[in-house]
Amino acid sequence: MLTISQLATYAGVTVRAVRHYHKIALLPEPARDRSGYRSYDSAAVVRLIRIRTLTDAGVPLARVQKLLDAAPQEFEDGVHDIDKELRAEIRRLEASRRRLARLAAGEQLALPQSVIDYLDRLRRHGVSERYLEMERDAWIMIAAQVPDLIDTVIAAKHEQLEDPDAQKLYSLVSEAVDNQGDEALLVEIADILERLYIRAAEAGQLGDEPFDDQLVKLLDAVMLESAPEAARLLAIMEKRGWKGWTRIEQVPPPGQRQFGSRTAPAG
Amino acid sequence: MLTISQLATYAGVTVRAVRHYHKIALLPEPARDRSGYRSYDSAAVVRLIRIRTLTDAGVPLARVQKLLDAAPQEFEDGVHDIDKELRAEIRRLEASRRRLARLAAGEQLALPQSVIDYLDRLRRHGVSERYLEMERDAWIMIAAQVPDLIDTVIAAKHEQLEDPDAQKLYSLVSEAVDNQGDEALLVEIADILERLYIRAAEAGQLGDEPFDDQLVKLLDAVMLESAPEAARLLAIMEKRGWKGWTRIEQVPPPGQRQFGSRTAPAG
DNA sequence: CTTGACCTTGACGCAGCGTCAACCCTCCAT
DNA sequence: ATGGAGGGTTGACGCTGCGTCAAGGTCAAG
Repeated sequence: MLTISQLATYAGVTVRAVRHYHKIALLPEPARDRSGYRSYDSAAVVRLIRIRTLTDAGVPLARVQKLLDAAPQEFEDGVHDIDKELRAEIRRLEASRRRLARLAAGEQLALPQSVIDYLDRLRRHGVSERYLEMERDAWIMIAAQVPDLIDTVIAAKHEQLEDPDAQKLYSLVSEAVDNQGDEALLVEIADILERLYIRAAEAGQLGDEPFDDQLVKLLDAVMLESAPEAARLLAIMEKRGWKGWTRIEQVPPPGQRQFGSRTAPAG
Repeated sequence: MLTISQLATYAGVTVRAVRHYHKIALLPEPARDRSGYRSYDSAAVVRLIRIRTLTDAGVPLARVQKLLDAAPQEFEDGVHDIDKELRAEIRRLEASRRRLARLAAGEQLALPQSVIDYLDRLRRHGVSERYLEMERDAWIMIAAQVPDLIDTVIAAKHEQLEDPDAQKLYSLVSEAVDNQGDEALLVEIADILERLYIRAAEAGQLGDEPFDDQLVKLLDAVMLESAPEAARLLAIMEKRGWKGWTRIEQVPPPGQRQFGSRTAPAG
């Protein structure tokens, strides 16, 4: 006859755990000796070891209960299921290891690969790190809000970058971010923007972006938040008759097609 | 600016988890918009994704806290430690899978291999399953109480089994267990026992077992518990002048060496 | 007879959220 | 303007699987 600590030690669990199993009726309360001590037989050892084997595998006690009290066939099926779950868990942990490695390497876990590639392209075009950080943060927000659209948006961005004027634009914007308050630079940027807009208007593509109102609003807002210069630039452009940012409209010269009119950037 | 559910969804956690992280100051409370809603920026996304990467790896939140607020070098070291722990956990789960397979196969996880081998040997000698179960249960109790002695005890048992009389003994005992209450059988067993004892006494080995008092007591007790016949047999042997069981003493014929005298089996 | 290592029950504590409850905000269609 | 859907807010209790006191009673040994 075993005492509780002999039982627990041999089965490799704590005394506290054994008492817990009694309380939830997972292990039957054994007879007591004359001083009130619990006195265990070999059946208790066998059952407790089975319990431990299952809990070690991460099986919750309620499920252990059902399993141990089930018919042999159900038991075997249940164990088979658990084994499958264990295999899945192992795979999960291995994936977790890979993510950890990326985390330690300082990689951008917050962004999809397409965005990372796009930022790398900007970097190769000579865009400054300061501006890249702003871009990155903006893309994080966009990806978080409209994750399924992100690849479409990025694809459009890549296409824009084919234009040499667009490339010039980015290097100037990057410069503007680094030399804050340089009004002349903003004007230069505005000039390029206008050229691009006019060309788009002539091609009949002005306001032709594929995005819905929500995304347009978002992109504008993110843009305005990320840099103080953005608001100044927008003001300059509006003086020249261009309104909006993600979705451009030409204001004073009449006879142009008009699109949605709620493009005013949200505070 | 993100709402809490946008943040949570994109980072792959629940809204409840995010609020929990705020409560324990793992993720800083962001500013609120005019209606009291939390409004998150990209830094929150980055931090939350880092949190999730670590918690997915099984790191407790308190440790995540320390890690994220540590210097880059400490962070990298910490992540490396976690990776080591992950590898260990994966190995543990693989070991668990192997034990589960044995459990499903109905193997005796409660007994060391040496005992299983010994029981197999008894089975090959023709011992009945009924008796084998009793033996097995007894060995479970013994192994649970004195796990480090079990291999020594088993080795001695194997040696005993070399004697043809001992083999005969086991088959008779097995028979006695199957035909309970057969007094003649018990007498026959007693005869063999006596022959073995006398031979041991002549070789000067009586009472020479290597066990301490506690184990002697245990083995006697287990023996008496496991079968009602045992007590009858002990009585017969005592009438013939033999006392004890695991450790034998010869009582009436004087001039024999005497060993410990506390061999009376405990109730 | 004391000491130390057991045993007993009972109760609270812990992580990491899940899950109400009860209420407020915003937007859209009616 | 109204009502309902689908967000958000705080607060509090629930869950698992025990760890960890607390406040004793018991047993074997010196």
